[in-house]
Amino acid sequence: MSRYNPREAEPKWQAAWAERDAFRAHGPGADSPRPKYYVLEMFPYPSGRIHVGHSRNYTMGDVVARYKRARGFDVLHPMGWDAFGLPAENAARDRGVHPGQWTYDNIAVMRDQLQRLGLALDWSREIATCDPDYYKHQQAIFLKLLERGLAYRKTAKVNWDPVDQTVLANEQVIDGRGWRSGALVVQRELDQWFFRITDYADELTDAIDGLERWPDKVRTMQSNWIGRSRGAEVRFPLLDADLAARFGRTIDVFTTRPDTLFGASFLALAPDHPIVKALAEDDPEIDRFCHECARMGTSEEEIEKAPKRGVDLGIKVRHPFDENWEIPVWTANFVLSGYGTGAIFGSPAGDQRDLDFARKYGLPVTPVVLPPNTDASTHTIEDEAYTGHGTIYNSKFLDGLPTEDAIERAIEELESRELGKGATSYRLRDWLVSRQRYWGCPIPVVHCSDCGVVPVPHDQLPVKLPEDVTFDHPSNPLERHPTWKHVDCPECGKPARRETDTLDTFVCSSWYFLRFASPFSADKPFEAGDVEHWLPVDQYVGGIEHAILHLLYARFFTRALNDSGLMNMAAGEPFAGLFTQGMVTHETYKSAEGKWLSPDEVEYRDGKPVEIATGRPVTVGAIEKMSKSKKNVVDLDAFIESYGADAARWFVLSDSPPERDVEYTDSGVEGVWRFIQRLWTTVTALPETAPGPMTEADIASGEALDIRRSAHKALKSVTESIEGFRFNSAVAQVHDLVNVLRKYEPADPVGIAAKAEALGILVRVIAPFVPHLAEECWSRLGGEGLVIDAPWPEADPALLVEDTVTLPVQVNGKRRAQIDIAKGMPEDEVKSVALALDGVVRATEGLTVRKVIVVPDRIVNIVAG
RNA sequence: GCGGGCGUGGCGGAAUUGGUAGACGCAUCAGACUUAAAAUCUGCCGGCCGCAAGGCCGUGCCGGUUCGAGUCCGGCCGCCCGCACCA
Repeated sequence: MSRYNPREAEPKWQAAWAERDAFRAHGPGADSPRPKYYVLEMFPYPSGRIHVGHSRNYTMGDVVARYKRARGFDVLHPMGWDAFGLPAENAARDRGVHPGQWTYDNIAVMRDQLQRLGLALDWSREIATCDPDYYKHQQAIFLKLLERGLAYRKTAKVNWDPVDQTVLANEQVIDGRGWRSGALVVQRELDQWFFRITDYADELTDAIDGLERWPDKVRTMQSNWIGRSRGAEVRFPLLDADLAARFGRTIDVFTTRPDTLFGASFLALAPDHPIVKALAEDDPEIDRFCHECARMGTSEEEIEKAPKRGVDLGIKVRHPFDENWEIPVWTANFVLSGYGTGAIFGSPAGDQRDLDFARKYGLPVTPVVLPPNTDASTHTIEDEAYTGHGTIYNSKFLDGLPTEDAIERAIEELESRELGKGATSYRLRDWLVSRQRYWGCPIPVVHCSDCGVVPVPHDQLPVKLPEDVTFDHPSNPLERHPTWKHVDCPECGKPARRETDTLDTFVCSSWYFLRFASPFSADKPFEAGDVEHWLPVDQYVGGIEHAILHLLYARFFTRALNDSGLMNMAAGEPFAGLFTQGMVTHETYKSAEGKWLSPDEVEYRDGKPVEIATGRPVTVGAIEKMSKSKKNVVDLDAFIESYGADAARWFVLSDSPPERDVEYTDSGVEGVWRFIQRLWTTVTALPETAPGPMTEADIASGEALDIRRSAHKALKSVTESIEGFRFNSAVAQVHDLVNVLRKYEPADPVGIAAKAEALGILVRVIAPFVPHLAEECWSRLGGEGLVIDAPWPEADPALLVEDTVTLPVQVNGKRRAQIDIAKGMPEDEVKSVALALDGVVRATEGLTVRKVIVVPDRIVNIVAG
C-alpha cells in the first residue's frame, strides 16, 4: 500500500496553483461579480526565520481565505513585511552587515518558507515598509497630517530609553521599562514630533461599541487605555492678588465628583505644576520636596509603597460656592502632572488618598455623601473613605439630591458663576512618533533658521536614507552622518538642517492594510476607489500583544486619512472582525552549563533528557511560547522536510481552541502524521474504478445511507466550526468522519458510490486545512480540475434529519433507560412506552409517578415520589 | 484597587437556545500480526462498590432557581491577562 509523500506532493500542487495564479485578488472593475472578502494576518517583522510558532497565525488566516474562496468570494489575502526596526541596526552593529541587506536577506528566506507552507496568498501585492516605494507614500501622508495640524512638534517631558538611545511612546513603556530593551526609562525634556491622536479620543471610544466582531477583552483594553472620564473643571480663585497676577486668576482642577465640592478641605498640585515650580524658587522646603518627588521611581512597587506626602504652599484659594470659605493649597506626591490639569481638590471623606493625606496633616474631613440606608446622625468617616454613591448632605443647595443629580446641579452652578464647566478628561496622550534611529522612515522636513519647519516638497520625495552609515556608536547614525543632514532650505535656499529623526515603526503598520488594497498606485499612497472597495478588513488575525498599540494607532490613522480627504471609507473602522490567536508553546531546555538548548539539541534516552552533543543531562524548564531567546523553537523548514506543510497546518489547529495556546509535542505531531496517512489510505482503499465523487448516490437505506448521513452531518458541523473560528472542533469532526469511512468496506456498487460521495465531501471540507493532501486525494478520486476550484459542498437537509431518535429516559433527573422511537412520535405514546421500560419500572418501584415531562425528540423525565 | 477572562479525566480539550458530561486527540495499559523491533490494526481507559446485571459519587467550593444545571442566579476560593496614586 502506497504512503502519502508530502515531499513529492506539496511542491507539485504549489506549482499548479502558482501556474494558474489562483490566489490573485480581482477587486473593483473585475468581470466577475463576486463579493469581496479581505482576510489579513498581522504582517511579520523579518527577524530571521519562521518557526512553527509563527505558522499558526498564517494558517488560521489561510483557512479562512481558502474557505471563503470556495464559498465564491473574491478574496484578498496579501502578505508583506514590517521591515523597519531596531533589530536590523543591532545586527549591523554586531555583524557588520547593513540593516537593509540584513532585512532583505531575511525577507527572502521567510518568503520562501511561507510559500512552502502553501498559503493562498496574492504575492503580486507584496510590500516591504523599508522600500522607498512604500515609505515615500508614508512621507506624503506625514506631510498631509502636518498640513492638517494632526502632526506637530513640541517640547515635552518624554520617555527616553538609555539603552536603545531613543524616545518611546507611552504605549511602549511597560512597568517603567522600554518595551524592547527592558531598560528603565528616564524622563527628559525634548523637542519631539507627535500625532494628535487625542483629537479622536471620543470617536475612538464611542466606536468601540460597534466593533462587534472583536474580542471583548481587546475592546475593554482599548477603552481603558483611552480612559475617558466625565466630570467637571472647577476654577478656584486665588486669594492673593500678587499670585493671581503671576499665575492667572484661578487654579483649575479636574474632578469626576463635583457633587462632593462641599467636602473640599485642600487643593493639591503636582510637584512639577508651574505654580509649585515658581514658589520653589523662593522656598527651600518646597524645592527640596519637589526634588525628592522627581527622584522617586515610577515602578508599580515603589508607587504602591510610597506614603502620601506633601508640603503646604502657604497660599489660599476661595471655594467656588462660598465667598467666605478659604482653602489651603498644598503640593503632594500623589498628584500627576500628566493627567487632568495636574491639580486636584481634596475631598477626604470620598477618596482614600485624600483621606490618608488629610489624616496625616490634620486637614478637615467632612462627609458629604450618605450611603444608602444610613442615618446621617450616626454616619462617620474614620480611616476608610466612602467612594460610592448615595444622598448628598452637609452641602447646602445640594442637600438631599442623589449623587448623580448633584453632579449635574453642581456643574450648572459652576457654569452660572463662571467658575467651572462640565469637562471630560482622558488618560490617552498624543502619540510620540519621532525616534532617534537610523532604520526607519525619515521625517520629511527641513529646519531653517529663518523659515522654521519646512516640509520637503512633494517632488523631492522620498527623502531616502543614506547608505553609507556606521553603527560603531549607539547614537543616531543619521545625526552623525557627515553630509546627509546638510541641505538648503526648500523655501529660502539658505543652508538648513534636515530632520534626522525617523518615524516610529508603528506608523508603517498603521496603514499597510490600505496599501495592500492598492499596491500598484505609483503616485499616491493608494487609490481611494481601491480602499473603499476592499476595506474594512473582514477578518484580521494576530496576537493579543497588539491589543492596544497597533490596533489603536491603525484606528486613529484610518480616521485621520479619512478626514484628510485621502479616502472616504464609510465604515471608519479598518478591521471589522478581529481574532487574537494563542501561541504555540514548547518545553524549554538548559544544558549543564546553564545555556538554553534548542529541541533538536536534546533527546530523551531512557526517558531522561540529555544533550545530544555531550550526553550530559538537560534541565527541562517551563513550557513557554516559542521564542528565539529561549531557543525552544522548531524550525519550519525542518518540520516540513520531515512531515510536510499540511502536518504543520493541521497540528497548529488541532486540540486547543485557536484563541488559546497550543503545546508542541513530538507525540502530537506523530498523531497528525498517523492521521494524514490514515486519510490517504482511506481514499486509496476505494477502487479506482469507482464513480467520481460528485456522483449523487441513489441510496435509500442501510449502511450506505448511514455513510451518506455521516458525511453530510460532518459537512454541516465543520462548516459551522469554520464560520465560528472553532478550528479545533472542525479537526475533531473530520477525525470522526474519517473513523467512520475507514471502517466502511462496501462490496456492492451502491455502497461504493456512497463512500465515493462521502470521500468527495471529506476532501473538499479538509481542503482549507491541508490543501496539498486534499488536491492529491481529489486527483485520486477523479475529481474535476483542482479542489481549490471546487465549490464548497452543500449539505442535503434530508440527510441531516434522522427518522429514529434515541431518547434518554430520566427518573427524577437521573438517566435510567433509553428508547429508540420514530421521530415525532406523539407525546402520549412516548409516555406510555417510557413508563413500561424495565429500568423505569425498577426505579419507580414503590413510588407514585406525579408528572412526566416529554421534550419532543430530546428527553423524557419522570417525576416520582 | 479597577477592568476582563478562566476553573471539566493522567494531559489538550468537547458538550453554542438549560436536556444522555467526558466527542476528538495525546499518553498509559492489554491484545493481534512479527523470530524480534518498528509500523499497522483491535480493545480498555473519571472514581468507588459489584462475579455480573447494576448501583452510588462526579464539571473549584457553598447555596439557590428548575421536572432537569458544566451551562442560569447569589456568595466564596484559586489561577491568568490588562490597567493602575487617573482625581
